[in-house]
Order: sequence, then structure tokens, then C-alpha cells
Amino acid sequence: MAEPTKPKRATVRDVAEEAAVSIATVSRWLNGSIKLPDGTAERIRRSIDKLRYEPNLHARRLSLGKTDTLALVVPDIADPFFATLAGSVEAAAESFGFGLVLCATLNRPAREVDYIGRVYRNHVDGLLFATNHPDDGTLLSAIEGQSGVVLLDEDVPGVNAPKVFCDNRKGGRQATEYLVAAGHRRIGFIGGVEGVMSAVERSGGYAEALKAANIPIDPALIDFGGYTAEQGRSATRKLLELAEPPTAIFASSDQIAIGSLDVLREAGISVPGEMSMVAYDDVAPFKFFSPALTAVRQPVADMGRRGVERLVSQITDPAFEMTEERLPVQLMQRGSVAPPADVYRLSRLIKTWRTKR
Amino acid sequence: MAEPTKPKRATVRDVAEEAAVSIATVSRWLNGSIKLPDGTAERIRRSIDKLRYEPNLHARRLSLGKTDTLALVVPDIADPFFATLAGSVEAAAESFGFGLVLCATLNRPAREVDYIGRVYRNHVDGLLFATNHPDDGTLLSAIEGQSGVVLLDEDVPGVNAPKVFCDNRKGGRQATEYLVAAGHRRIGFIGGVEGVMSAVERSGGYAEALKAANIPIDPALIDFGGYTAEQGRSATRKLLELAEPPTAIFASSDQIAIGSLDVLREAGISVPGEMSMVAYDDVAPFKFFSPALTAVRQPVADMGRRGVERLVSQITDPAFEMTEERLPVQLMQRGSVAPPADVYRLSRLIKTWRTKR
DNA sequence: ATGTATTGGTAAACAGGTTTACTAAAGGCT
DNA sequence: AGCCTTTAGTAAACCTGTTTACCAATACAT
Repeated sequence: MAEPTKPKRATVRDVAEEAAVSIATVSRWLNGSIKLPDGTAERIRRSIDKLRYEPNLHARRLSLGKTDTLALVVPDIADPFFATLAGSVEAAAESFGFGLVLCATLNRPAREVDYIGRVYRNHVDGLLFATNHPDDGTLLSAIEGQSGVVLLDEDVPGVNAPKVFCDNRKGGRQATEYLVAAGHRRIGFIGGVEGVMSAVERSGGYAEALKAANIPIDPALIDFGGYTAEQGRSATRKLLELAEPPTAIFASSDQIAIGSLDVLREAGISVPGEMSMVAYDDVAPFKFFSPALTAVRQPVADMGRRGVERLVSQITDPAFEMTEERLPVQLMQRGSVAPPADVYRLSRLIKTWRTKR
Repeated sequence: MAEPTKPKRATVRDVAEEAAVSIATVSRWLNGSIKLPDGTAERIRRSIDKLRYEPNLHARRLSLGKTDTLALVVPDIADPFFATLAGSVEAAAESFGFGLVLCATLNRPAREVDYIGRVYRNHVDGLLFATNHPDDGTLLSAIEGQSGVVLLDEDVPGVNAPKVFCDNRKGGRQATEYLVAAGHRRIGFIGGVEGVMSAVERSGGYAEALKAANIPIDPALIDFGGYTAEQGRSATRKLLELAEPPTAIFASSDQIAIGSLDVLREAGISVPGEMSMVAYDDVAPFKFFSPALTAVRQPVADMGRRGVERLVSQITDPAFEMTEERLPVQLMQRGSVAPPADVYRLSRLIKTWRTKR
């Protein structure tokens, strides 16, 4: 029984021999760095067809020292936010002639650092990096001095690299202003991991809006923890435990809103009847929630596309400027905000919820 | 001004020289195909440390002819279904020591074929393929004879490759039986692209359940078109235009359900008050919809993991069996199904909706 | 006729690993 | 002492492109 031998693929040498020219001639003709008389070109063309020659990618990469591949590193690709980002990054990379390798860190710093090293190790030509957690200096020193990295969505403070973020401060302010305009004065803020740029900025916008409306800031209404449904749940529980609970919640991510909604539902608190809510991101199908959730929409796909553009610019011209760029957000007004009403009913509901627990 | 020269990386040759052994010794020691006396090994170790040697990946791939990389090709990575799949595939690949490159076809056959060629062209060692549309033979001939491809979620009929699918027929039957048990007899079926395996099987399960309950099958209640929100919208409109509209809808994907819900909402038809619904996939946060949507849950993450397991088995042992495997689905009972009631009210709502249009 | 471009190529080095075939020296056995 | 087997290692070929340095022949100008 014969081994199922892999069909041997043709190489440049085979083509050159078949076309009766030298290897260099074939290679240079293929790469357009030489032009040949019609006869010779035609012979080469025919040999390539005949032998079904396709250049060996690895040989090419070894020889050229570049890969025409980009990497996207995100905490979790299954998260709709990052999935949307990945979709736009893939499309943009493709349009520039780059492939995309996908890296999910699951927030393990070791993996983040490892992936960042891939651009140094020449596994990819460039890297789009989105993290989720504050940096203790590890990421900074891993990225530092590395060219070909662009930061997406979340900052790694101190890094000198092109950055593409959204306007978190404005988003935080818009959401809060909208709630204030509806008449709310006690507004809960549920934030991401404490210290992370986006959380700092969104809460900053929240504080700004309150200050502008002469509403004192109550630290008890502010809770950081992460953009997760679990954080949404636990922070909402804390808010409901307060002596003077809020009449509105600004949930600063999709997942937080989903978790918060869960607790409110379990407590029998209706939105926006007894509690108003504004969410953030607007990647989840909030339009179909009940009520349709009002949310600050981040231009996630734009961010991915723009990140690739800047990365490619940087790869082709390493002197490319390392500026930070902010993309505008937009408040999508739907049905989860109403004037505060029936505060008595709210506190009754909360009381029975507390005893139930 | 000096060029910002790339720091030259150390090669095996440098290490060998530094450690005063031959290249072959270093290479073989690194790959564990030889053991050396402590002294020599220690010298090599130290040289590697000193020179910060890291093997060049491309040279390694060229030499070995393998890449330790898998590709996942899906129609659209931003779709939560495929994003979830991608997440589990990435994790599983990682656990086997493989990287993952991501390919979104956006349902363009040319891209699908091109990506499939990548395993032949040695860009990746294996490929997980999920499509979305019926095959006109193009895919079949592209995959045929290609080893190292496994099919996920959707079939390409005729292909001899390992396949990992979910039990669509059972899912379709369960959903329909559940609706029938609630008392429905006119049940709309909104399916994927006509002819695609999953759509055929889910509708097959639907038909089986009706037959078992002695309910005649009305073709007017069945509509194929694709697992998209737009299909959900248009099919639902058609159902509402019927002389005798259904009292329940089986939406055979998340997106279809979302689109269908949109039209029902616009028509003022409440779920499950006037219309019951069962969805499929259960990747969207249906728990937080109002009503919480009852849905058949597909084990998407399991499918990804299992696909990688089988792909890796096949890569390491090409004689690996090309069987088809079915993963069980599960009906998640939530709040979108009720007995048919108030048919009069439903038809009144539909009438006013029709005139409004 | 001689010098100079231009055209149409070539041979060989290089990228950086892996692997095969082979050798020299030391150890063990009779 | 003579022979065999390990042990420790080497030189060189190979994987497949790209690129540099260079040459021969023709075309053109003087």
C-alpha cells in the first residue's frame, strides 16, 4: 500500500526550468520588478499555468521578513462588543490585503504580553490591541518600544502608540444630562473596572453633568467593577439596599444593563415606571428589549476600521504620528427613561425585595 | 542620522557559535530529539538566554511544512452566533497549541473557495468551515479531496469530511411539539435559506410534530429565506397577511425572532397574548427580552470545541474517520408561549395593521 | 570602428530553521 | 588486545522564495 503522498507542489525552480529561464527572472517578473519581452513572459505564464504554480507563503515570508497579517487581541471574542469590533477589523484588514489572526486573552496578562511579543517575533506585521483592565505596568513595558501596535477602545496609559478611542466623557455626560433633563436627581452610576480609562471618563462625564445641574455627587451611588452582567447585578443590588435609592441608573455597558435589568425584574421594579435606565455601547439588540433601552451608542465598527487604517499607515511609514483619536458617540433615545414617579411605590417594592432575600 | 535599524535577532547559528557546538546540536536539543550531557546543555541554555534567541517562525514553518495554525471560516463574525462559535474555537485551538486565523466570507462564494484553498496552500494546517447558504457544487468541489477540513453547523452535501452539527430535526420537533402542547394548531414556520440542511431539518421536525398531532401542514404557513432579521420581518408580514393567520410562530433563528418581534410590535400584537413564539439558537440575550423568549438552545460552544478536537485528530492522523456527529439541543422554556386566546382580538389588530400600511 | 546605454537575462547569496548521514571517542565485554 | 556499541557531536543538504551583483548581446551615437 502506497503512502498517501502529498502531491508535490511546483516551485519557482520548476517554473523556471519549464520556461527555460532562470529562477530570478521568474521571481522578478512575478513581482513586477522587471519587464520581459512578450515571448518570454508568455512562456513563463504558460509554465505557471501548466504546473499550477503557487508561491510558497512561508518561503516568501521568510525571505521578505513580513507577513501581510495583522493580529487583533481582545479579552473575549464571544462578547458582542468585541465580536462587532472583530468583524469590522477583519473586513478592513482584508481590504488592505492583510489577513487577521485572532487572539482572545480572557484577561490573562500573560497571554496579553505573549501576543504583543508576536509583532516583535515577526509573526504578524501589526497588532490591534484592546484590553479591559487597568495596567500595572506590565502592558506598558510590553508595548513600549514596539512599533506596529495600535490601541483600541481602552487605553494603556503611558504608551506611545496610535490610539483610537470613543468619546467616553461626552457619552457619560450625555447619558446623565438626559436623565437629569427627565427630572432625576438621584442617579446611580454602574461603571467598569475602577481606574480603567473608559470608566474614569464615563464617570467623569456623569459627574460633570451632575455638577452642571447643581446636583451633589453621592459616592454611594457610584460603583465600579467591570463591564459584566455580574457587576450589573451586584451593583444594582447595592443601589437598592441604599437608604435613599436612586430613581435612575446609568449602566455604562451593555452587559451591565442586562445584569441590572435582571435584578430589577426580580425585584418587580418596572422600567421606566419606577426606575429609569440608560445603557452604554448599544451593541446588544436593545431595540427589542422591553422597554426598548435608551443607550449611548459607540461607533464600534468605525473604531475597528479606523484602527486598521492607522495601523497600516504605521506599518508602511513607521514615522507615522502616534496621536490619539476620539470617535463621537450618540445617544439613542428609546423607551427606558421617564420622569421619576411613584417613589413611594419604588421603596415599597424594594422593601419587600429586601425581606425576600 | 543613523537609520532606526531593526535590532538584529539572534539565530541558531549565533547560539551554536556562542555555545561552541554545531547548529544541528542546538536545533535537535531544542526539539527534544537528542539529549546532551549537562555541561553542553547548560552552555546552550545560557547562550540562548544571553542572546535572547527565539526561533524564527517562518523559517520553522518553511522547513517543517506545517504552521500550527487553524482557520475558522464563517459568514459573518459580528453575528453573535458565529462570534460565540469563534470564541470556543479559539480557546480549543489554543489548548491544542494551535493559533487561529479568522476568515469572514460575507457569503461570497469566491472568498469561501479561496479560504478553503489555504489549507492546500499550506497557509494553515486545518480549517473549520461553517457556511450559511446552499451549495451549487462549488464548495463541494473545492473541499473534495482536501484533507484537514471539518464542517461545522451546516452541511455541504456530498463532502467526505468530519462533520459536527446540531440535532436540527429534534430541535424543530421539540419547538413545534411545545407549541402544539400549548394548544396551537396554526403555527407559522420561518426558516433559513431554502434547501440548506439546517432549514430542511428544522422544518422536517416541524412537519413531524404536526403530523404526529394530526395537524395538516399548510404550506402558506411555511416560509424560507435566511436566518436574518429581515427574513423575520418579511415572513411575519406575510403570515399576518394570511386569511387565516397563525396563532404561534416558530422562528428558526435568533435573528429571525428579533425581526419577527419587530413586526409584531409594530402591529401592536403582544407576545404571548395574541401570538406565541419559539425561537432558535438562544445565543441572543432572550432572557431579557419581553417576554423572555422561549427558544431551542444550540450548544454552540460545544460545537466549536468538538470541531477543533476532530480537526486536530485528523491532522495528526489523516486516516481519522470522517463521520458526522450530532450534538443535542435543548428547549429553554421561558415566557413567550401561551395558549391561543383572543383570536378575535388578533384579527382585529391585524386588520388595522393592514390598513395602516 | 569605437565607446556607451539599454535590454534580457544569469549565478549565487541569503532568509533561518530541520534533518540525514556520518564520524570520533569513550565504554563494555570477552 | 580486539571488537562492538553507545555517546556526543558534525557537515551538508534541504525547504522555497527574493535580491544583489554581474555579464553578454544588441542598439545607438560619434
